[in-house]
Amino acid sequence: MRAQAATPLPVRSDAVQGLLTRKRCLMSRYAPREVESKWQSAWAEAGTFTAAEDTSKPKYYVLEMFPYPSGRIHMGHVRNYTMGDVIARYKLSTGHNVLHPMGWDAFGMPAENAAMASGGHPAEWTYDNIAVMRDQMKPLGLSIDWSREFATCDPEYYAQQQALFIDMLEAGLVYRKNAVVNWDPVDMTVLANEQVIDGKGWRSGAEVERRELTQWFFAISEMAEELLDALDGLKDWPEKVRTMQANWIGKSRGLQMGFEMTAPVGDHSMVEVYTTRPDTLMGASFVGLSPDHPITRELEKTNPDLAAFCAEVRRGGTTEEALETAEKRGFDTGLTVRHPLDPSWELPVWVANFILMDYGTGAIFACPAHDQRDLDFARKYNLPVIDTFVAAEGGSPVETEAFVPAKTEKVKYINHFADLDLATGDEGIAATIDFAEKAGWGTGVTKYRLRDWGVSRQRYWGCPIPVVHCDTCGVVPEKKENLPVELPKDVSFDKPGNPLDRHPSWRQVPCPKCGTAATRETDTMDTFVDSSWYYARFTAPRATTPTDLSAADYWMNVDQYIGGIEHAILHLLYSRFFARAMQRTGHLQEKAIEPFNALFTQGMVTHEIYQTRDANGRPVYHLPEDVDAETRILKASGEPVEVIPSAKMSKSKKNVVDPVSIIESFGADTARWFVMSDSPPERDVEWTAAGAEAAFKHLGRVWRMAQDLCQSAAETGPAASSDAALARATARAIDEVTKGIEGFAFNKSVAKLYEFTNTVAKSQAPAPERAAALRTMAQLMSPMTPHLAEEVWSMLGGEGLVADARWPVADPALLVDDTVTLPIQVNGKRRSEISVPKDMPKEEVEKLALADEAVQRALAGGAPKKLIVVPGRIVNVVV
RNA sequence: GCGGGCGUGGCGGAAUGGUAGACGCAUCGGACUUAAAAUCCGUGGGCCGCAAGGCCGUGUGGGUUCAAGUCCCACCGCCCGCACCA
Repeated sequence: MRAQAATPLPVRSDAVQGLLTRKRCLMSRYAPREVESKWQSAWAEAGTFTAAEDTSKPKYYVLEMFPYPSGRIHMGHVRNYTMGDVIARYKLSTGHNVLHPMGWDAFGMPAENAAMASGGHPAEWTYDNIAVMRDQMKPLGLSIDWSREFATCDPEYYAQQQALFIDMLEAGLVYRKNAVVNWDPVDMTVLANEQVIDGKGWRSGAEVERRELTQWFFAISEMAEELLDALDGLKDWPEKVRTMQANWIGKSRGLQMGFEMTAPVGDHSMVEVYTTRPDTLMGASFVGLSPDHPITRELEKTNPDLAAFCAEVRRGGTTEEALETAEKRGFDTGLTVRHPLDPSWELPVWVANFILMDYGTGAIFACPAHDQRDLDFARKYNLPVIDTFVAAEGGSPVETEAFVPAKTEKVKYINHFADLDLATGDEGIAATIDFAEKAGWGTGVTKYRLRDWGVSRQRYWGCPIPVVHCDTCGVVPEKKENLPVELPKDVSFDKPGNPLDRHPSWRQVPCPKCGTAATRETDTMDTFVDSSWYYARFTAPRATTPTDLSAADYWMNVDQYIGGIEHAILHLLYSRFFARAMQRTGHLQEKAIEPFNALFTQGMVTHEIYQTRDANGRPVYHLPEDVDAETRILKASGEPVEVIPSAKMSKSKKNVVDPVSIIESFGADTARWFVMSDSPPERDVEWTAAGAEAAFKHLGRVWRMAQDLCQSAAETGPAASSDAALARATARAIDEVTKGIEGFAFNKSVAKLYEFTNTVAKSQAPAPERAAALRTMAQLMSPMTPHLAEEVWSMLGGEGLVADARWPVADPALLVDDTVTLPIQVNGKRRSEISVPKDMPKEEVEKLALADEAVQRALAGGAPKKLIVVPGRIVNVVV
C-alpha cells in the first residue's frame, strides 16, 4: 500500500488532458443530484459492488438488518444502512472481498391488514412497496450487491425455508403439541411468549387470551444451555445484548422435591415444588399452589369458594399495573402436607395469587423469613415465620423485612439439617441438594425460563408449513420435489381469521405417503422464522437447496451485523438457534453456529415534536416541514407550537423527516454525512434542519476547494518545495479517520475530517500539494460521502474510481512531531507551556520547566517539593 | 425488586489517569456587496480585568493520586432491559 497523500499530481502537458481537466472544472456549483446519479451509474457499470468468491483476498461480510417493506424508507433506515455502507466501503478499499447484500423481510400482518382495509392482495401490496422502497434506497448510493436481492415472500425463498422445516422436523427440532397459547383476539392469531409484552400482543396491543390449541414448535429450549454458554464467546457483541439474552434464557439451579399430602386429592398424593433456595427448607411455613395448578383445578370442582377465588384471580389480568398493585391474596385449602425431614411436621396448603403455573412446577414451599412475598403473605394470614439463617455478624430475627442476602454472601445458618454453620448461600444450596439426593427425597434440577418457540400462525401472508394431515398416516411432510407449497392467490380478506382455512380447494391434496385424500396444514410460520436464516441465504440466494455449502463456507460468518437494539432478544436468539439447527441438518458448517461474529446496535434517529391543541385540549401534531424551526410557529397559520423534546421519529407524533425529500433538496451525501456526524453511532441522533444544512454547506465547501484547485493545479504542475505541516496534517487525518471507522466512532472521523478541511483551506502549501491532500480527503470521506468523494477525486486527477482505490496509509514518521508542546502544571493546575524537541532528556525539560516564568512566580524563590516529568506529555511542579 | 447504561457550555458531543470543552450547531463581531443571500475571517463555559493574568467549573458529598470528567465509596437524577421467576 502506498500513501496517497505523498503521490504527486500527474503532470498534464498535452492538450487533450488540458481540455479534459478544464471540462471537469466547468461546473459552477455543487449539484448533488447530477453528481450522485453520475457516480451511481459509474459504479453500476463497473460492477464495483458485485460480490464473487475470490480466495486471493480475505472476505468480509457486512450485513444490516433487512427492512420490512412498509412502503417508505425512513431516517432510521438511512442511518442503519449508511453505517453498514461505511464499513463495507472501508473494507473494500482495504483489500477485502466484500459481501454487502440487501433484501426484504416481506411476510407479515400489515400486508394482510392493508388487504382487509382496501381490498387488494397482500402480495401486490408487498411487491409494490418493495419497488417503491428500492427506488428510494438506490439514490443513497449504498455499496450493495443488488444481484443478490430477495424477498422472504418470494416462493423461491420460502420453498427453501419449507425444505429446512422438513429437515428440522426429521431431525426432531420441530414438533407438534397441544398447548395453552397466547391468543391475540385482534389479530386472531397465536403469539410466541416473546411477542407478548406486558400481557399484550406486541403488534396489536390487545390483551392476550389463553387458549388451548395444537401448535407447531421449534425445540429451542433443548439448546438453552448451549445458547447460554456460547454467549461468552461473542466477544464483539454488546455486553448489554449478551446480558439480555442470558436473562431471557433464565437459567436457574434448584431442588425439585415432593411434599406428601396427608390426604390425596384425586390422583394427587404429592405436591411437587421447585426452589432455588432449598437451604431455607427448615424455614418452610406453608405450601402454595398456583390457581392454575392441577390440584387446585381438582379442588375447584367440589369447592365453590375456591373456584370463585381462582376465577377472580384469573380475571385480575397480567398487566403491569395489576401486578404491581396486586395484593398478596390466598385461599386456605384446608389440606396439609408433611415436611420431608419431619413427618410429624404438617404444613398448610394455600392457593396464592402470586404463584405462576408456567414457572417451575406451579407450586412452591414458602419461606417467609427469606422471601419478601412470602413474608407479606405470612403476616397477612398469620402463618409462622421461621429463620433459617441470619447475617454472619450481628444477625437478628426477621420482623417486617425478609432477609434475602446474595447467594455469594456468607451467612450463619441457625436452622439446618446438614451441619451448616457459617457458609455462603451457594454452599448451603449445594449442601442441601446433596443431602436431599442422598436421602432420596429431592433432585437437583436446572431450569430455564426459555420456552420452546411456537411458530404456528393462523394467517395467510406467511410461509405455509409444508405438511399434510392424513387420516391413515398422520402428519406427513410434503415431498421436497413438491416444494414450494405455494400460497393460493385467490383468497379473500373480507372475514377475520385465516383465509387458507376457507379456501375451497387449496387444502385438498393427496397424502405424500399413501396417496389418499388428505388435507394441508393451514398454519403459516411466524415471520421471525423468515429472518432467522436470511443471512445464510444471501451467500447463495439462487441455490436450489437452502444454502450452497461451498458458498456458505466461503462467506459465512457475517463479520459485522448492524441493527436496532429492539432485536436484542427475539431475532438474534432465533437466528442463533437456526444457525445451530441448520448445522445439525447439514445446511451450514460447524463454524457458522454463531452466525454473527460482531454485532453493533445503532441508536435511533429522533426529532423534536411540534404540537398544538384542538378545541378540546387534545394534542394535534405537526410535521417539521410545516413548522418554522427558528420562530416555532406554524408556517401556514402563524400559530405558535409547543415543542416537546426529541423522541424516536414516529408517524403518530408526526416528528418525521422524509429521507426522500432530504435527498431531493440536499443529496444523499448530505443525509449520510449528517447521520454519521455528531452523535456516537450507538446513541440516538437528533435530526435538526440546521444540522442538515450545515452538513450540506460543508460538502459544498469541500467541493469548492476541489473546484478551485482543479483549475489552478492543472496550470501549475508539480511543486518544487514541499509543505511539512500539510503532510503531517494529512497523515494525522488518515490515522484518526481510520481509527474512528474501525472503532465504530464515525462521529470522530467526521470531526477529524472537518478539522482537516480547515487545515487544507488555510494551508499555504503549493497547489499540487493541496490537491494531493484533498485527494486523500476524498478517500477518507468516501465511505461516508461516496459520490462527492468520486467527484473530488476525479476533479483532482485521481486514477479510476475512488471506490476502487486503496485506502491511504499514514507515514508513521509524519505522525510524530519533532517538537512537542508540554503543558506545565503547578500543583496540578496548568500554568504555562513550553515547546521542546520530542526527545529532549528529562533533566533538560526539568531545567526549562523550572526556568519558566510562571513556575518562578509560584516558587517565589523556594525549591519545588517534587517535580514530575511525563515525557512527551506533561510537567507538574509541586510547591 | 434484579441487571445494564448514562449525567461535561445555550445544544449535539470530544478527552490511553496528564492542557476539560476537539469538531459541529446556535450567538456575536468583521470582510465582500448598493443591499441581501451565499461565501470568507474572527469570537465562542462563567466571573474579575484595558491587558497580562487570576478565580471558579464535568449531577452532589467524600476519598485515592504529583495530577481525577476518567479510579474508589456513598447519594441524587435520567434512560433501557427483565420481573409476583419460587
